[in-house]
Amino acid sequence: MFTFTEENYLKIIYLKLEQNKGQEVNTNDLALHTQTKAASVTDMLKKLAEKEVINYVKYQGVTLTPLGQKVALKVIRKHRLWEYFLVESLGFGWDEVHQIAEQLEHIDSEELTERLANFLENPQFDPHGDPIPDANGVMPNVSTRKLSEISVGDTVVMVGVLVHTASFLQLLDSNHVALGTPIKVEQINAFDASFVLLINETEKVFLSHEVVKNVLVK
Amino acid sequence: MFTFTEENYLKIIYLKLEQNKGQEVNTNDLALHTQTKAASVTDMLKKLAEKEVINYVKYQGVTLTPLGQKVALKVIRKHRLWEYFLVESLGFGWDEVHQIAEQLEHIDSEELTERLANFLENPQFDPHGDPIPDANGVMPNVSTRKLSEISVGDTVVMVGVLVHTASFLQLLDSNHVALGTPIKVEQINAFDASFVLLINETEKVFLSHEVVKNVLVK
DNA sequence: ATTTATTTTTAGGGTAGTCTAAATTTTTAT
DNA sequence: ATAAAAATTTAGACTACCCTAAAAATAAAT
Repeated sequence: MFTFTEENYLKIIYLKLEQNKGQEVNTNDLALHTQTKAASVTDMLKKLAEKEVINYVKYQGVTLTPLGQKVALKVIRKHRLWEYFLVESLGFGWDEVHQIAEQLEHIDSEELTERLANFLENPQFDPHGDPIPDANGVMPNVSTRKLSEISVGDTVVMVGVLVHTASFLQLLDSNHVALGTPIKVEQINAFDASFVLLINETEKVFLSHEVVKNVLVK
Repeated sequence: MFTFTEENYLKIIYLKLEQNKGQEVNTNDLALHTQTKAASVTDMLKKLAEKEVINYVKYQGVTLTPLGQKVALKVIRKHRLWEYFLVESLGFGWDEVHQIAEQLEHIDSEELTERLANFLENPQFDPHGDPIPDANGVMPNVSTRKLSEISVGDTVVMVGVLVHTASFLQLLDSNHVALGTPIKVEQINAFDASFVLLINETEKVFLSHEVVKNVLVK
């Protein structure tokens, strides 16, 4: 039905739309995320519009049609289930699984996806705290804030990240910040908006604003 | 390094060479197995010869170079490990896994392959009894005979199949012939070379010559 | 030994996805 | 309001893989 490449575009558009709060996604953004050039993106957008999975108005960016969303959510479900498998069953680190899941997400078998989900006991969140849509494309409920928005004195729990690069995840690792870790905001430095935190009720940790604005808490 | 399609050709050539006892594989055979036309095969053979993974003499068929064998064995290792996972971990039937493993065998990550093997406790044989090469491409030792070659009165154990189609595997299922099943040859009918067997020491089963010549025993 | 049949290769062409360079449209800045 | 900058699209071309039809080589049959 959809090629590897088409699925990729739809997934990226979905995630970018989410980040944009529904605002149209532009060509250059897509070129960045697909590791191609803007001209190639335009070609593909025409093809996707033809297949009625995106709403595309020349020069005005794209959104997904309901069908496009459905396809994207299936790919995202597979990606996140496989990441869960790689970390929980095979013992990979959360900073090592992205590349592999990028391949596994395109394996075409509903039966496999559902058996895998069942084997993993239907996880609701992947190893980065990202929600896993169910077989019908419904995302679990989540209401999170950025760590950067928490006030001094408040205690929260780490539940996700907004950046998935290995270097970012490794930085969190080396500061013992993981999913489920309790975090108390001890101090916010006015000068650079950096945070002083108490991790696991015991360990003092310093994180830059660039870091805390990409950590999600509850 | 090698595309999905190139890997497929190398895998098919390897398996066909095995079946041919080293005899060159011909173009038409490959066209059959790759579901393409002979002209397409010729194109690909030129490309593979260029990459020095096959020995190709026009009109004389192909064999694999050592590099080609190495690549083929890696694909076969992945295919068979994934089949084992699908059956043993996810509960698929042995007649349902081929298509899915055809996709999974091309996932590119040595780390994943070795972690998967470890997770599965380094199986030596896949759900069809086919040997799984180790990380160095070494196949486990096997010496099997076809059930069709067993004499009346002898008792053997079912250890593999030469045909992997769903209909063949389902026929074995319905006759309770599975890996490890003890089989006693009770009678061979001279007229059509069909076999009367005692399965699991209790059940009498009739199999045509076409079936018994594709069942491997030890 | 030569004709016939079979197998394989060549020639020319198509689609998916990518590219660079040039043209066009939109946005930003004066 | 218009010029400059930025973003996007078009034009033309490339690679990987596949195709059909025709030509060439090999194998089989008289």
